[in-house]
Amino acid sequence: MEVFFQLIEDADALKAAVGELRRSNRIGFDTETTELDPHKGELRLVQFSDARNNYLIDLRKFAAGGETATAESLAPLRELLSDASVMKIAHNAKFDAKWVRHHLGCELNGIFDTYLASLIIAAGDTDRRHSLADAAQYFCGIELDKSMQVSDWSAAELSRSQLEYAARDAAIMRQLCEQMTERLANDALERTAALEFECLMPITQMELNGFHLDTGRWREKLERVRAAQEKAADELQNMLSSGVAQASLFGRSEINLDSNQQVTDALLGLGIPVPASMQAWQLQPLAEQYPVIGKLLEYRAAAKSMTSFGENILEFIEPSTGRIHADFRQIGAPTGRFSCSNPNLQQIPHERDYRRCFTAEPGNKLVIADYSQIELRILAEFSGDERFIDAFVSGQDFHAATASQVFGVRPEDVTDDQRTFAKRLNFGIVYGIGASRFGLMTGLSQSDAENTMRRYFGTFRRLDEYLRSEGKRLIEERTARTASGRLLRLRFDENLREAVSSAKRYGLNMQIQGTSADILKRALRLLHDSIARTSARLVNIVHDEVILECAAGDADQAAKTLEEAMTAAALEYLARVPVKVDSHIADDWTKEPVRTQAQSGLGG
DNA sequence: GTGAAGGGCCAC
DNA sequence: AAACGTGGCCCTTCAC
Repeated sequence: MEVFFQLIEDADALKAAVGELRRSNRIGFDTETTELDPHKGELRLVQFSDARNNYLIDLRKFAAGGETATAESLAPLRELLSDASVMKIAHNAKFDAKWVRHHLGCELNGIFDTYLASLIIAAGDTDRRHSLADAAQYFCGIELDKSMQVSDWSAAELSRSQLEYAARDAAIMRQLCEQMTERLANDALERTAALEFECLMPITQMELNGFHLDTGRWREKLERVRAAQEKAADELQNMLSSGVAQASLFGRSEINLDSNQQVTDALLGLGIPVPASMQAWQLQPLAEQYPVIGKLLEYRAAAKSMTSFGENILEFIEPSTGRIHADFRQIGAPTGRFSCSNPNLQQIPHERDYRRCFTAEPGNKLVIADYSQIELRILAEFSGDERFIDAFVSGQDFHAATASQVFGVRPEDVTDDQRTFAKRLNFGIVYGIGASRFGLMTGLSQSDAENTMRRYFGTFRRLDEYLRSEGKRLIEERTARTASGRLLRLRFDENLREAVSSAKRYGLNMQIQGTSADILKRALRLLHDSIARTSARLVNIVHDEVILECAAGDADQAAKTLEEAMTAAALEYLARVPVKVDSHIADDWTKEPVRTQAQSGLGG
């Protein structure tokens, strides 16, 4: 296939091309780079495509004229990229937006992302793939050859086939967008798509901002854990081998403590009744009777810390910024939740010793805000249950308020046990908890657990009714939707009872969890706009929590701005239930300032 | 040697 | 009557 293109290598040609492109309301957009990380490589090519032509801008040709001249000659390009009224269609636009922001110094606005659109349209179908080649095949029936993607984009002169490849990728975008727009409309997914597209630049900026890690503090903690792990490992080896002393005449027998198979054999040798599952919550009850079980749990905790939250995290620090730039997947789960990796900043242990390592740089502060009980508020809104809503409207401790209603006592007379039962149920309801699981976590017998749940649903009648009727609808229609309209198609075998109830739990939870994600994404857009000309920078998000870093003097204002954005976003989706956002200003990612350095080890 | 699957555990 | 949802990362085990 012959692909036409125009190579742009000087300021006049660029100006003319941009003038042409501006006559289109939708243009295909792509970039080619010499590396995957914008901190490391060069932005080599920028490609645009309209109905008539494909333009390839070789940025290396613009770099020759000195910085001021380069900036001036590239001005039309920057204006085009940041102009939200010109739609730029790109696949995984976050990638291109990062390079544009970092190397050209402007935002990418007016995005239609065919990668995100593909995910939104797939509606949770995990069989579908979402690369550009997959999308081109699925939506347009076109076979794309991606072999040039990994070619040498740093070559002095790009080859004909490289240029044709680059032009073709941009050219296909408009076609793809047309097909996807129709599909989005057919499934009423336009609002979700707009929400995702508008969230792209905030996430791009957050990845570029990075989160600062105090390596000194991290290493100190690491050494304490290392010592604890070595001690626990040594003691555990001794305890396990004592039961099988005859196995080795030359000291104790070494077993792999990370192998559950070997550990189980050793425990059985000691005459310990080992549960089928070796999970901590199963082993915990045995720890009192068998010290070796307690030691195993101690070892496991230290080993987990060492491997998941040890030296490896330090390797993610980008030398040029001294910060961690994790990867955030905007649609990380079919619910619409984010996922995060390399490293996962959403699973840093809550323990103070870890969180205090994530800091504001000198002269800065962190502003930390989170939604209070956002998922339960969403459930209250969906169900329309007056008493459930009242527990939020009253503004008092939600779990105590629900306990008061469930157990029919005055709020001040709620016992700790009653509050704990209510709290566990409140959280469990969102996941579709059953009586047996509730009993296991509270220590209630099966029948007591059932009675307590009956009491709970007897109190919140509309909530019960909502969960039943909505569950029924989910199974009949096989679709779940969040407040923004995000869609999940449920696939299950209606002949299998467990498959049906599992689909019910999945769908009900998706609507709540996904609406929470909708709200966060909307908040990030509002925030992005309102902090644009301030010192505040987005540095991390954890599902219902947002963390900014800003100049110390701006912290009060940033906290106010952040609270306003988060509140306004939630109010776009919640009509009856009040929203609560808690925020505070700190030097690190902890609630209160650290007074003295903790000297104790792991404890125990 | 490499990769998938499964167990376990961190977060919300 | 009802066996709690979403991720990522590390390790071992096992098949190729």
